[in-house]
Amino acid sequence: MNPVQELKRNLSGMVMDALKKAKEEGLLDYAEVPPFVIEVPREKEHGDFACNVAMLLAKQARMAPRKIAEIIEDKMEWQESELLNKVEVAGAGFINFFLSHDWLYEVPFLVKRMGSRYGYNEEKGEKIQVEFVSANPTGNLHMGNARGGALGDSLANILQLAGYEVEREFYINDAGNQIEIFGDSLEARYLQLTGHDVPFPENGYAGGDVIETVKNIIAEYGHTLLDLTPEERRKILIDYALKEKLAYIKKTLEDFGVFYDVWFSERTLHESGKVQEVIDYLKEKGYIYEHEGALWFKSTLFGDEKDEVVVRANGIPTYFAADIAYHKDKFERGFDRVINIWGADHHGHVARMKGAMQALGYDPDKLDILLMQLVRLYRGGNLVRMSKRTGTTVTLDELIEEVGKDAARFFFVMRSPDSHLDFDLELAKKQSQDNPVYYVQYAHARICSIFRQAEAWGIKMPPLEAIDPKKLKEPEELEILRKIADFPEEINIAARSMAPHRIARYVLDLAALFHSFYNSHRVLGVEDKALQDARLLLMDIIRITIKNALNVLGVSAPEQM
RNA sequence: GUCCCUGUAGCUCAGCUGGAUAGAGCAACGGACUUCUAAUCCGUAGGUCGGGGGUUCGAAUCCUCCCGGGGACGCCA
Repeated sequence: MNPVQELKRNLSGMVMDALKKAKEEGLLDYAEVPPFVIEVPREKEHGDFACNVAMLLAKQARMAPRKIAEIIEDKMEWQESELLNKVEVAGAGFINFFLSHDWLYEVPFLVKRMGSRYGYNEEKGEKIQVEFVSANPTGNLHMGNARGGALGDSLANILQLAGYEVEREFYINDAGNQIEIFGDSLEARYLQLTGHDVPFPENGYAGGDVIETVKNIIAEYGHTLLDLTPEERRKILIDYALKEKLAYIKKTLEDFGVFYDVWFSERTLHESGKVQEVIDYLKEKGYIYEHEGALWFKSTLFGDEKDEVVVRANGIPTYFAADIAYHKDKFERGFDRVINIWGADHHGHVARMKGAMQALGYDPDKLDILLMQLVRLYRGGNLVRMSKRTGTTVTLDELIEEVGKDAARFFFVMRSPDSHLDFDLELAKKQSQDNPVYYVQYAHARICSIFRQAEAWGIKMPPLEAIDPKKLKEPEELEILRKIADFPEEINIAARSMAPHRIARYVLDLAALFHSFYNSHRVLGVEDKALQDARLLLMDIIRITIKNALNVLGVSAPEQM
């Protein structure tokens, strides 16, 4: 399923055997083999894989690295496997492996057998939850949510392919302070729109979408809410607005290609008493103390800079209290790992959240928080401030409308989460022709076009067993096979380092190799029919791999452009 | 002041747990369509990896100090 990983395991096993043998024969003295790597050298002249163990062992063995490498090479029984053509010692003490191409020619069959599942790794037997976006249901989705959505969904896809069982979750902040402010804003707008001259709260949600919502409420209820008590009215306004906002958020994310397994309501944590429960528990354990009327969590015990309030002096728990209860709930649901995607503006929250988990007896390392740097939006070179309060914001649905889902998703996931992202809308539109996503999609469409042409000319790809991939000998062809073989391992690395941008990079590279091939070789109409068949197979597996990779990123693979 | 991210070609960015001669796209310049989509390809040019010091066989990568950019430091979320 993962040919490259298999090769690495093979080679590293052979190295281990050689080391052991050398030690037994007294040629080499060491206590323990250091963790070495089998890696792909940058230079082709250095072989297909290289091993650095000799350099790492030099001090322990009190021997020159090159000498050690030579001993390993000598003791390695590589001639017995069909795998290797040559093993050599080079540079400071690298052991370079030159593989025969046989394994590459197996790749097309593997890809065809796996089809849309190519890239998939062995089951790892772990359950991972990814929680992302979790936007406040008080407004529209902004660029930060968009980046989080693209990142979270792609990461979840990657983890699935890497062999984890994955659940996607959206945490609905439908309780707490911002809901109160939201209620104030709705109340003010309702009164204003029904002809009362009341001031709008200073810190309220001033966006036009709140007015729209209230207009909808008036369309349904008219002025009848004026007859209710403020408490009754408030409840109706909030419930209506939350429901509407949530439906909107869900719809927009679906348009963005993001689907959740679980929508988790913060309110239920308060109503079920779980928030109170966890506060009581921590108090009992001595992690909570009272100061100036409020309850504080001793997060400084866990390396945080200062303690954090969990219950305000007015008796209302903070969002942090609910968050502790929420994450406790996550672990109680049996996930082996929990990943949160947060904006970098929440980084101060990381230490205390992990501390809280530790206080509850969970392993804080099982909570991974992927911080993404914030997005800055530009329009025509001018910074657009993104604030729901002031209402000057470009929303995710507007973005999808303007630049398209595919381009938007690719763009957000192309860069590392660590890098600050400047998104200029004018530029994104103007450069849509040169947008890298089209480059990849075009490769896919071009291949589809070859198959359409083949059909028109009455050329059919024969059954697999009748195709000989060994006909593929051009450097471009071998490079493509090699790249395709890398895909599952690439998924693994992306999963391990939580780096979806690696897949964007990967699929760009693969598309480039294809375009290069396409411009120097023909598929249809070559004289050697067996070569034509092999190339058709090659095209087919490129198409499959590109489509699978794009699928990971939530980008479509069009058959025509 | 403390903490997090960041500084790599003119611009936007890659560079997996330290590996051999630092890469790609855009922009610039010069080429390639009577043949499967030129939304493509090929070539040229472009670098004190912000700076100093340290760790070691080996540093863009790790440590430390300094400089620049962004962000967080609330009984907001």
